[in-house]
Amino acid sequence: MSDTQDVLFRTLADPTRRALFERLCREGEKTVGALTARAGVSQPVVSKHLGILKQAGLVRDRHEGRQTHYSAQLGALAPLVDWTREMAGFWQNRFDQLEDLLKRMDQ
Amino acid sequence: MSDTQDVLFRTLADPTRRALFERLCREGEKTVGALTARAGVSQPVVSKHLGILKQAGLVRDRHEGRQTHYSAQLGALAPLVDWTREMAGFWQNRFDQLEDLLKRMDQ
DNA sequence: TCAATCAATAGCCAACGAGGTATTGATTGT
DNA sequence: ACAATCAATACCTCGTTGGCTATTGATTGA
Repeated sequence: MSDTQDVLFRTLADPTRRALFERLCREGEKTVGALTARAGVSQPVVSKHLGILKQAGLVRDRHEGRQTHYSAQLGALAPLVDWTREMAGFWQNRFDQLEDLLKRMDQ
Repeated sequence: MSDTQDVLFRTLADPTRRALFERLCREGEKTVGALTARAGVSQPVVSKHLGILKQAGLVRDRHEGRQTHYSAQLGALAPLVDWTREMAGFWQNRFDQLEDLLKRMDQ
């Protein structure tokens, strides 16, 4: 239900956008032009995706003259990690309960 | 680029679908009827979402008479966990490189 | 056997979103 | 001052998809 998770999932669901984020994680700060060169889509589309990534908190931008440098903000992935941990936790609890039940049945 | 991650992100991007998966994680196995009762959408929609979750490997179904029981398959989240770890790893490496660079500059 | 219930499928529609091109704004270099 | 470059915005189009209702198939109970 938490809205931050929703934003993250929706933002990372698009392959082009996720690829951009991955490149920024792998290769560090890059300009829009550099990203566009290998993105497979036009520059305006890249800018749009970067804008969405920025809104989601997944990237930062830094202006230097007429070019804009983008970099990954890895901390923004925390809610996603938390979510998976939470799901795993629920599963674990239910598994423990089952284990307890089986133990009690065993006696 | 790995396609399994793509399927997971796309599947979990929808709030209704993610809510269904969350309920199955929290509360364990449930019938379609039970899920529909609190899903806020119609039964056919729930069935459709469950079908998509099943295709993604996130849930299993078990038929019992005229009702179908669904349960979460938590292992299917592994690629997602791997992906976040990978992204974190890239970031860490680049941070280490920066650290090294700063150390060398310091001498 | 017939009615009722449960889940899945079919068919439809409206909204969203990712892509494109054209343009604007801003900065650099000549 | 002017041309060129870089990134963002505006605007449009088309495909995808999430929602609905109606229906079908299957199973249970009377």
